[in-house]
Amino acid sequence: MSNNPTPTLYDVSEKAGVSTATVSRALNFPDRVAEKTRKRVMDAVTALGYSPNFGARAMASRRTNTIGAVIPTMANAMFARGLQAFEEELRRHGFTILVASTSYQPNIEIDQIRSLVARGADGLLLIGHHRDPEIYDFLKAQDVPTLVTWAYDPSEPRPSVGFDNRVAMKAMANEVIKMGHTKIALISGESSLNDRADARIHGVEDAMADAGLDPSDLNIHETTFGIEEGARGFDAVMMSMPRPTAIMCSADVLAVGAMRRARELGISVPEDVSITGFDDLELAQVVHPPLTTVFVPHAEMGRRAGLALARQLTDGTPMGTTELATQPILRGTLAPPKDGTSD
Amino acid sequence: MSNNPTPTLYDVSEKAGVSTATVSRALNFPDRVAEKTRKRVMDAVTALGYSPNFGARAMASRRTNTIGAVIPTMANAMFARGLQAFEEELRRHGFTILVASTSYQPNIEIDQIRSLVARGADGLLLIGHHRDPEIYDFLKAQDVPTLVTWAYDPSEPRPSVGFDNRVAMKAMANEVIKMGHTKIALISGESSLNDRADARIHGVEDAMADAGLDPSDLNIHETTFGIEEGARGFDAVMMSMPRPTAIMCSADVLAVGAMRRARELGISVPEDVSITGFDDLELAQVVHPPLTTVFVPHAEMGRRAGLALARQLTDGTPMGTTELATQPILRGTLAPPKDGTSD
DNA sequence: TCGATTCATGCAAGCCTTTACATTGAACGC
DNA sequence: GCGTTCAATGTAAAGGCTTGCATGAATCGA
Repeated sequence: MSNNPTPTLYDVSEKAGVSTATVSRALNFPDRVAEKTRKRVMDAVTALGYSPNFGARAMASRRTNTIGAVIPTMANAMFARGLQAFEEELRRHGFTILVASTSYQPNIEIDQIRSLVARGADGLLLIGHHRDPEIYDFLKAQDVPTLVTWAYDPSEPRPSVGFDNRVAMKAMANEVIKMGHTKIALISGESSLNDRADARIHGVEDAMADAGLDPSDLNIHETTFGIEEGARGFDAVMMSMPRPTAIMCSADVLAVGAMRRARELGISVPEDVSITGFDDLELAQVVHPPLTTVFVPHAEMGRRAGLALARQLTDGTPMGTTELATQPILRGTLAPPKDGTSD
Repeated sequence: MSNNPTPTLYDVSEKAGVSTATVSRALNFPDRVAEKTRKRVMDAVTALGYSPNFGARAMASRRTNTIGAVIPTMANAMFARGLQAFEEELRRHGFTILVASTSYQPNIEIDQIRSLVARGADGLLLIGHHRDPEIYDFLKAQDVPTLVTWAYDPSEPRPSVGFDNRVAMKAMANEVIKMGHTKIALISGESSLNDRADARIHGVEDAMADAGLDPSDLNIHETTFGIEEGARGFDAVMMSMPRPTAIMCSADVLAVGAMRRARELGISVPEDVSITGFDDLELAQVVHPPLTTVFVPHAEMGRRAGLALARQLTDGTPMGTTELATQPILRGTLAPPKDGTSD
């Protein structure tokens, strides 16, 4: 057995007794090569254990069939379902996806985007619209089709497939208010780093305003997304005055953290305080009582995003902007406020 | 503003009035270039918005500073914490990581590994030892340092950093048995696709044998990892005879699914049936009662794996095999079996 | 002041594929 | 039997970067 440091196209061509061009064609356009030749080539390929050098291929063809997805975090399941559907759809169309995460840091996001582009991503999936305009300029200059998801905002010029975070959260807030709550707290993601979180805050405020409540009474606690953070957020908002009777959370992970903390403190949900979430992860139904939350069609969103990008990259079909519907799911953590607390 | 389709090294070199070699050096070995020149180059780089073509760079240098991680799934948080620590450690050493998932399908794993190697991964992180030996041959032939994690088995020849799944699960089973349980069921991952799941099964059997119970009485239900699957697994094992008094699960996600189902059926945990998990995810503490489970030092494991790989790739320090300790964490879901059920 | 070092830089080959274009040979129509 | 097509294959350039080697300038020691 000879020492065989990474066989190249050339090695294959020699072994098969053809030119490198033919090998390349046999691999990429099997029908543009005679049956017999193809077989000879394939045999050589397997015999040698050849696998094409990605960099070289990318350089020569100016195409990678790779799509980059830049998400804020992999640490919780928030993006998992959507991403998985995205990946599956794209795989079906012959694309591979590269995932990068940013920890919600704008500068890391920039690095990740540049890195993905340098790696030859043919297209990009981004979460939310808001980011340094320079990035969009860069992407346009590099001619990388970019699709925004997890958000829908018709006033934005870029194509997107997502939902209206503000409207979605407003609908949930409407339910909370309808239940009789007036002292509402919100445990939210960092609005400055996260336009979805920001939109959700506005959603709650919208609902309050519509109901004749003063939006400035909304007690907002901003934090990063996580179960532990939800627990700490619970402490923070429960200590503030007036004590809220309903705590809305802009993510399920925050909500279950809050619920955990409530139990630790002997505060019962929803009797003593109502809690709502956002996302409708599986998580929402393993807690008790099951979490009232906003359903988001993650899988559908991922699938459609994948399809749009695939079409754009193969047919050139331009990507449009499509809105997906969300819906408040009433389960066990939302109930009317206790009486006697009314001022 | 001229139309500037992706500036190259050459463009930069012209603008800076130096050769491409100098630009390359200015970028990669800043101290091997005169201060003034470097500044001129850097200015040109930013003016042009240059960013190096990854494929070309990889091809020329035969190095990518990229490490691939192939994990079974991103769908649940099982690998998230470990992976994040891995990524952070490696980033600190100047490496980028590429994550690919396999859905526990051996053939997908092969594809992913090949793809990562073709993409030029300088090193690889794999979960568990067990896979087609051909893969290891391939990796050796391609000269890609590979580290196994999430498992520790001194009988395996490959370097690894992980824990002994069998011993870890045995320790948990010991607690269950010590509590008085004899009718034990196990909701497990697919042992044929997952050597960790297999080892955990053996761990329970070991404990039973040690306690004088017949290991063949262990009621095993194999499924894929997921909350929903845990719920279905609960149904399955509770319907079998004899009805178990303790249900061990080889993952927390399975356990919380089982707990959810128990509540839906009005079966209380741990009064009617005990349930244990494995992993000690945050999830384990948001359910009620909090889940008795096996603590696994995910973050530590990821960090060490990252360090080992980084060392190997920079210094050439060979990667060893290191074992990490796990520990049963007794919380609320394990209690003695109800009396009267004893046959 | 002059040869020997050292430092900064340039030259050009090489990395592995794809692909436009050229070539070959066979099949075909007349 | 001959010119024409067409399918199959080959040739060679291009793609963007790194790096061994060569070169020239500056520095140093005596």
